[in-house]
Amino acid sequence: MTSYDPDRHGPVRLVGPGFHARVHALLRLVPAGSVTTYGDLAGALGSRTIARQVGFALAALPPDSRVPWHRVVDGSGRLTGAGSARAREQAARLRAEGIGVAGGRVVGFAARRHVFPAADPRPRGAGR
DNA sequence: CGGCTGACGACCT
DNA sequence: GAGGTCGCCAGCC
Repeated sequence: MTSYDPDRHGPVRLVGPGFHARVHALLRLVPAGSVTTYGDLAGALGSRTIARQVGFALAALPPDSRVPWHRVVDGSGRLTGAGSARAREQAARLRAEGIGVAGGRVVGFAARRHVFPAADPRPRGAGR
């Protein structure tokens, strides 16, 4: 009880088989010079509560994937895993696209934040 | 077929 | 501002 039974109530679940590929596809829509966040990707997929799941999805990306994973930063505009080789490469790639990175954080993050087309009209209090 | 891996966000104190 | 807790896993070895 108290547990939602998708087998009875329906696909209430936003995540599911293929969720991973969905994240990758969505991320590929982000143009160079722009950045997005795990939360924004999650929100575009239905709910921000799955932000962590989005992170897991990116973690599973193959090294040769053409998904611009480096354009994904956290909600504060900071690169995750600061200090790690991954974060350093991310910073290098962002700079290569003209995006400044200082202190492990994207310079002018808010202005470079990409906006995904709203797939579902959701009552949002005038943007954060 | 079982077990491990792995990149956040919101809220509370 | 900082620290801790809880919250929809799927994919690969």
